[in-house]
Formats: sequence, C-alpha cells, structure tokens
Amino acid sequence: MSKEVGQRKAAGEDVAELMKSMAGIGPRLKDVEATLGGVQAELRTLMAEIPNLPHTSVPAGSSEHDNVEIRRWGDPSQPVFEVKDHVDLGTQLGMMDFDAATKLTGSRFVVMFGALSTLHRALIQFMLDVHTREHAYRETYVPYLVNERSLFGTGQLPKFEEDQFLTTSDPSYYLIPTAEVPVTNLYRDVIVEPESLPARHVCHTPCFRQEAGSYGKDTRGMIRQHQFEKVELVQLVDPSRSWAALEELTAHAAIILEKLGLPYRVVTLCDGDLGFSAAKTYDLEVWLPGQQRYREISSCSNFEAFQARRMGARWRDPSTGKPALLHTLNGSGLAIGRALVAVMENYQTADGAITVPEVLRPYMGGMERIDRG
RNA sequence: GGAGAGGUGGCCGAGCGGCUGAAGGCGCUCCCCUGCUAAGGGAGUAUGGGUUGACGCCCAUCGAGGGUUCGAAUCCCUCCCUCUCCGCCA
Repeated sequence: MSKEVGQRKAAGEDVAELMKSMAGIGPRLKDVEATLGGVQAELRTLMAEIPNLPHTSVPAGSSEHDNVEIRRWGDPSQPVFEVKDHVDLGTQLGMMDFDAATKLTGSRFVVMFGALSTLHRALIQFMLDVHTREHAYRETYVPYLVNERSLFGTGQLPKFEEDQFLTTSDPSYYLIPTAEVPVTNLYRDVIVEPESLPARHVCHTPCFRQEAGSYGKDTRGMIRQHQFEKVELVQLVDPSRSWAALEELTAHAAIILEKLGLPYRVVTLCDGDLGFSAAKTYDLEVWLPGQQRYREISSCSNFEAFQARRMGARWRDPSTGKPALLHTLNGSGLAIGRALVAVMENYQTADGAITVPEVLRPYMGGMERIDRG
C-alpha cells in the first residue's frame, strides 16, 4: 500500500485519503507484532532449557550406577608393592605442589615442576600428533574466552551458568569450559558444502569450570580442578553418518589410551546420567591404581541436531539442494590432567619413580624415568 | 586508551524518504560470432524461510537492535565490527 502511495503521488494524484485510511494500521500492526514477539520469546526461553532426547540405544537408568559397560582393555592387576596415588607420587618427587596453588589462587588448582610438567606437555603433543597424523583431524587454535551466544550454541547456557567462569560483563566473556564451545561454534550461522564433510577438528585448550555442586567430591589431587588441559575432538557430519561417526570418534580417543598402555573400559551412559545436549555418550574410564577404580578420562557424544539447531549449523543436503541441520559430535581425546594422573599411577615403580611410557619418550628428550632430583 | 573514517549482493562500488532487492563494474553460467590464444555481441546471475507436481507466488534481509514515518539502505538513538593515525604492549 505504501508503494501505491508513491506510485499515485508520482502520477500526480491526490493521496490524502489513502494515507488517512492507512494511518490506523501502523499502531495496530505494532501491537500485534509485540504480542507475537512476546509469545515467541517465551517459547524460545522454554525451549532453551529442554534437554536433548536420548537415542533409542541409550539404556534407562537414574544415575551413573546404571551406566552399561561395553568392553574392557588392558590388565589392571596390582603390582606386588603398595601403590601410591598421584598426589603422594608427585609431592614426594617434589614436582607437584597443591599448597602453592592454593596460595596463588585457591583450591582445585595445581602447580607442577620439572619432568612432571614436561610429561604433562608431552601428553598434549603426543595426542595432537596422533589425531592429526593418524586420524585426519585438523589442528585448530581458538580463543579461550567466548561470548554468550557461543555458550548458548553448545548448550552450556542458559541452564548451566553457574558452572562457567564469567570474566567481563560488558560484553560478557566467559572462560571456555571445553574446546567444544569455540570449535563447534565455528559453524554457527554457517552453511557448509557437502564436500567439506565430515569436518574434523582437534584442539588443545585449557578448560575452566566452577565445579559448582561438587563441593565434597574429588577434593584430593588433580582429578577435579577449576583449570585443566584437554585435547578435544570435534566432528560435524552428514546426519545420516553421525552414529557411525560416534563409534569412530570414540575409537580415536581409545587408541590414545592403548598407545599409552593404560587399562580402560568403555561405558554407555544411561539416560539419567546423560548430559543436557547429548543424544548418546560413551565414557572412557581409565584404571587408577591409586583409587582402585576406573575414572572418566573421556566423554564422547553425538548431539545429533541439538547443538546445530541452537547455533544454526547447516550443510547443503545434496538430495534436496537445500540447507539442513548438521549433526555435531565431540569427545575428549583425552583429558590431559587425568591422563597425567593415570600415567603416574600406572607407571609408578616400587621406589616411587615413574617410568615414562614408550610413546612419550620422543617428546621428553628420550627420558625413560622420572625420579627425584 | 585518544582522534578520525567506514560497514550495501561472490568481489568492487553507486544509492534522491516513495515502482531500489538494490545502478554500474568484475566474476560466474548459457548462447552467438570468431579456424589458435585473445577480443567482441546477447541473455542470465543475492541469500534465507514458506508454499507449489512444476512455472511461480509470498515473507525476511543493505553490520545488529530499537525509533521516526502512510512508507527507511536512505533520517534519529544504542550496540557490534572493520580500517587509518597516535599511545601502550607479548
């Protein structure tokens, strides 16, 4: 109609009456739009906090006790001597100092020195090399601070605000809780061509987590820290391939444990233990002699279209020629702090030293043994 | 941090409050011409969403969000980002 005004005016006609008839439309339209907007916002808010639907293959259960073991690898049998945990080992070696970290910052941090620090770095290098050279992941470097939209995209916000470290509030920048956030969000508002799928990224970053609600848990040692390193695997795939991709990705993470010679088992998380965004998750649990139990060292998930929907990550489906949601996956490959703990405890000797696993020696200048001094 | 400039289609680049979803150029696609290469002529060419068997039609989009107006790429406000100079700095 407004177009008509212009046309008639150009033709020299009188448009006063037409304009008068339209005068009331504006306010009415605005009113209706406001109502619609309100309803849509409400709907969005509600939907933002609804978790993903578990896949049909996910076992039912209410807690981690109902997770289902899939397989085991390696021999977790006891050495003949009395084993120490990583805290005693590291402290007695003079290479791990929790008190210092408490002084510098607070609880749930660690300071390391010397060969232990090098071992920590060696683990990172080793994992990055295996995943890039043997599993065809593209090494990726990303910001460690992200904005709210990124955390929304992968599902940490709005529901898990209390787990994040907020640094600035104008604009809101958060320390990343995992590389999953920046890496997956590379594809936010992006339509990728089918040729570039699957997109595979491997990314080493520090991770920062408040660990809210885990106050009494794992207070000893490096198992649960506010800051830890992780080498993360992220895949974006054709939706018809995502379940196969989850198996592959989990295998890529497991191979690291095998190369390191660390006994582990694979469990499928039951629906009660499943994360907010995941449709299915395999946890890799490494054997820790110091705790006499398996502990999570990697979590590999298929999110199907859940994250993709939140962030608008799409591909051009060749069968229709139209943009369609991708499927996203990720998994730790592996958590570095816990891998260090596992190496220390599994490779300890009777005299409190640590044998360096074969595959890490090239990364440590050939060092075979970490000993005092 | 200080001072300026600017964000328009795959790219470059115009744009008066009203037939501008957007001139022109480049690029790309198809056709014609030309016995090579090159040049030349013509036509077409934004994206996303919805709808249709299909032609098509409808909606949204000129950094983002608000506002003014019957009508905004164009005017006003807020924010984001980019560039240049200065300062600072790994």
